[in-house]
Amino acid sequence: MVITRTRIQEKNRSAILEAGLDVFSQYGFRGTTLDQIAEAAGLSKPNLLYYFPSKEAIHADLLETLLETWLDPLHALDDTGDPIREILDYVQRKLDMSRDYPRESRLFANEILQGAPRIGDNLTGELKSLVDEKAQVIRGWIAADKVAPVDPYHLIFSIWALTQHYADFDVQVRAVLGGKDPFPGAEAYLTQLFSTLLRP
Amino acid sequence: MVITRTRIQEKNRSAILEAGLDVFSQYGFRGTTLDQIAEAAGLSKPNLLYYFPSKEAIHADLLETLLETWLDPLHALDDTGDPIREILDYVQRKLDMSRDYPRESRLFANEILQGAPRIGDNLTGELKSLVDEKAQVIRGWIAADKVAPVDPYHLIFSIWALTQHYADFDVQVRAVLGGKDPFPGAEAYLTQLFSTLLRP
DNA sequence: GCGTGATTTGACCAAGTGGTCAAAGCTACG
DNA sequence: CGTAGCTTTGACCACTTGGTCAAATCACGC
Repeated sequence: MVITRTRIQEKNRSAILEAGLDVFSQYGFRGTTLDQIAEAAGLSKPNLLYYFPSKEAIHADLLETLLETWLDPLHALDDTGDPIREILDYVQRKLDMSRDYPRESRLFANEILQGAPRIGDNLTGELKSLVDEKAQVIRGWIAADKVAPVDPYHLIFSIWALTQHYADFDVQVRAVLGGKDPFPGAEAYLTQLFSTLLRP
Repeated sequence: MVITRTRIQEKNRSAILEAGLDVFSQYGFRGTTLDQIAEAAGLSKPNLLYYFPSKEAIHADLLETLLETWLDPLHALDDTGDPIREILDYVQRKLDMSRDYPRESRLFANEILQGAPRIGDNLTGELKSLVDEKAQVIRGWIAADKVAPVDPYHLIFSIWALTQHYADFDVQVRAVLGGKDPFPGAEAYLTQLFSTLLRP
């Protein structure tokens, strides 16, 4: 079943999603109002609801796209590649996402902070099994002496924490650095950190 | 000017702050309602407002106490102590806080995610100068060859990110671990990580 | 046990909320 | 053109929100 859309629909739907991402990522689901989204999208509130049936629906649409984008970099971790290179590349991809898609990172952070009411199933399902799979890959590398022995789950958590921090806590990071762009420094530091940690 | 309070005032004020911490840390400022706080505190809404002049005031009170607690562990970093021991102790204190005060961590995370509208000044003032000071201490240790050469700012960011992650992303971490308590593993992993990173 | 000040609350309010709807305006296509 | 269907909106609604207030209730020292 292919959904056909006119140019106007295409344009307005994406304007709404763009505006929704802006507002939801800052205030969370409950802290966001339809008026805010409408204003940011340059549409009237009833017009918003012509394109999406409810506030929920806008949020759900955003979360769905997000989850895909979010898991992609981990999917790309290749068990046949060079182990340390693979992990460092994964770190790099995640850091790039924090730089290029900070709002998506904050939308996700908001959802998790609130106890993941809308994506809890994805966490215990899709996400868990993907992480389990990649943890096995890393265990294999450790057994083959290609990577220093570390807990693969906490290794993955640490990659998430360290990269997403630069998107989620952006204001704090910039406040401490006096407004300087943190990403060049972050890239160097994280490369150093994971290189020394993982060298067998 | 000492504020005297009756036992009832003491009890109700702390019940309100406790309830506020619960709700604000989950839904953020705008996503939280007075009714929710009142319900959680076991008081009527007008009674809440007998003890605090507004929703803002409850939130502000919480943030103030929080900021103090939050900076304490970094204050305790002692430039006359053993460098690597000092840093590892700091990591441990921050991890303990994530385990013992996860709601405070989430309240802080919510505030930063929203762009720190209420504590921006503390970030560019108090926090920045404290971090600047401790960064200098770390630079001294590096110059004296006591600690491997790393960017001290990103080192501090990484300690924040790695420890707070276990409070802020608790549901995600536990989902991936199948519900297991992450803290024992986290402690071992973080000790290993920072030991190998900082060994000169 | 009593009076006074501290505490509690039901009723209320104006503003804001998510959402509806009928009518108006617009656009593409014959 | 003209019109059928897509798009837009002003007016509206029921409900929730933060906050007020006067009156009722309570606690405690005398």
